Amino acid sequence: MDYLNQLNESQRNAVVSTEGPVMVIAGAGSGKTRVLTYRIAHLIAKGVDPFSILSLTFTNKAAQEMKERIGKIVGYSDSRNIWMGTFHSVFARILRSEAEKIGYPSNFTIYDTQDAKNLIKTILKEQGLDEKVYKPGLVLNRISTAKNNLISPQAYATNTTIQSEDIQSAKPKLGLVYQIYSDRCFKSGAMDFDDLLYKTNVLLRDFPDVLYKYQHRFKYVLVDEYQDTNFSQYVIVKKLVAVYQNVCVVGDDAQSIYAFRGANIQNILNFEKDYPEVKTFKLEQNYRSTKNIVNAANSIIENNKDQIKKNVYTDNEVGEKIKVYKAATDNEEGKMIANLIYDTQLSKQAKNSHFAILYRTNAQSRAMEESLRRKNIPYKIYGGLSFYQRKEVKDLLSYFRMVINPKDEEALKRIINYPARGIGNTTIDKLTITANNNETDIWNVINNLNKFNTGLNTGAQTKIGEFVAMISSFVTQLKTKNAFDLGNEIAATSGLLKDLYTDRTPEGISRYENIQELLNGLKEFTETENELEEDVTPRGLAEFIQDVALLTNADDEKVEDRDKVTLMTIHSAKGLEFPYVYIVGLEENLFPSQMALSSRVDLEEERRLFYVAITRAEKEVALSFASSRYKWGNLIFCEPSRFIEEINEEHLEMMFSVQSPVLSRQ
DNA sequence: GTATTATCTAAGTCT
DNA sequence: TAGATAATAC
Repeated sequence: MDYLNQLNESQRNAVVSTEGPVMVIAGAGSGKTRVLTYRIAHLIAKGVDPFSILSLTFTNKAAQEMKERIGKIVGYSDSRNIWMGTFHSVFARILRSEAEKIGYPSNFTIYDTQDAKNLIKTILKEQGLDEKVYKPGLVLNRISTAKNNLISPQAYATNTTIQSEDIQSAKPKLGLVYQIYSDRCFKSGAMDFDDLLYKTNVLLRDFPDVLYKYQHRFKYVLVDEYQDTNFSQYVIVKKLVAVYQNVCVVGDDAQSIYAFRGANIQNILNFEKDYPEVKTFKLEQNYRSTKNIVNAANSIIENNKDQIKKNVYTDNEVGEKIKVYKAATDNEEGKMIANLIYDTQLSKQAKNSHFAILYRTNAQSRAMEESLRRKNIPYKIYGGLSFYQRKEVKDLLSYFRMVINPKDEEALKRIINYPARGIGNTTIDKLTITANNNETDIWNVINNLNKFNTGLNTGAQTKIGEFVAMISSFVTQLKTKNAFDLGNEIAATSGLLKDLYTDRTPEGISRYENIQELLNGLKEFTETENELEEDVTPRGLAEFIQDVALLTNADDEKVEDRDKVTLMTIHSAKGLEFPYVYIVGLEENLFPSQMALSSRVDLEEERRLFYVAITRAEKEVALSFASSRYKWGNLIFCEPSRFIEEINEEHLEMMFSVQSPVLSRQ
């Protein structure tokens, strides 16, 4: 057990206290991942069955890396059997195997945000509600919040507080929309992201045998980034560990940055109340960053009222001060950062992968991207429009989805007339109305056209018949063909490939290439063996599509991306570290975001976000702001962020001479 | 029913 | 600025 010698005392205590509830409060860079990794390895070394360990991580990539490291210690045959992944992916897997109990097919579709918004738009139209009042994004947020707090549509409609809020905001029909939205998802055999947690709760609540099974299966449960769990996740964990109480949560209240998505810091603050027997360990020594960085970060977080007091310190060298740069415009800022990276690479002999540019919003990436490209510095961008969200990719994926689950209404609507086959909006509207009137799904209607009174002419009926025949033939091939072969077949037979090929504009060519890339991905997927079981059947399309919706920003890294400068939002950077970090766009109304200025709670979350950004750095941090920036095509003027002032000035070095009204106060 | 053009409006963060 | 939707012509 010589791995125990690689830990400091509090880390070691957190690792070897395997029984009963444990909470680890881990400051930034204090070796949290190391503790989790060794704790699991230690459990296995002690003889715990890997199948009885459940470890919930923040990204699937983190899970992958952790498995790898555990494998190195205890062997891969054991490490591969640990249940490990994000809340969403682990419980999606469990839901698939228990789906019939709650009336869902095991091949249910996972709706992404776009699908969900489209469905909401459809419902708003049907109900004659104004999209300008009921903004789809806001409606979805409202539904999401309800689900994350385990409020059913029925409870929503009868809850007086919620009802008066909705009447106050002139949206009294929100409850109805929520109800219809849930029904429609159910009829389509679809769950959205929040459903994966919500339906897990329903399953564990209504089926004691299922609860019993998983309570006894998962004898040891570990939760990373516990400060970012919401109520729905909290209840799942609480139920699962109720029997053995071997629960270990790791987190840092100072790094809680997901309140907007329902995360509740109280989960960490109340842990000691929920589990009176809890053993709490604090990891306060930072191994990642220089003294300047650690102390600067501490001086920021001191401005927050809500926090667990801790003393994060480091024995590392003092290091360089944090440099602050000013640029005239957002584009100038990009150029300046690219130049700084270029110079630092030369002077410090640093690799591209040692650099990260972090920003508050995805829209800021463009100026950075452009200047890096001009200087021939290789970079990779996380987030923004992911590969799988591009129109052409989503179109082909929608074919896949529909072949696996023909009831998937959003997929059907995307592809029934793409490529154009003469089934227009009027026809689709008639089909939707028929489906609604008969309380069924559109697939059932078009698959049994003669049984329903759709009012369609024979021409439209013939075209629909051809579409149904095509999808049905794909469905038949699902059992015999592997993912790659069937994927190719669908791309060709549907006419999608041909449609894209005829478009010879640069955008058209790029769309065609994206489809090729997706098919290549399918090929690779098909050729990779099944990781878990001794299953030797070829991997099919269903398996492929299951994972796609749940890939996080950090998950789809390619091998050729290894040595590149990283561009990402601060949110995505959570849990990562880089020697040189550039935090850009430090301006009022951008960071902190304009929307966070009105309440202390929101502002404190922005501040924690800034804390997270700075603590990503090992050696050097640079901050920058621009005096003007384009927003919606207009030039707006900007003031430096208040966060710059909040850093203790002994850790700062201003790299510009012009007196700015805000900074001169220092 | 389809293709092209004009107009609008949205960029806050993620699963 | 750019993607999404509405309006228009075919």
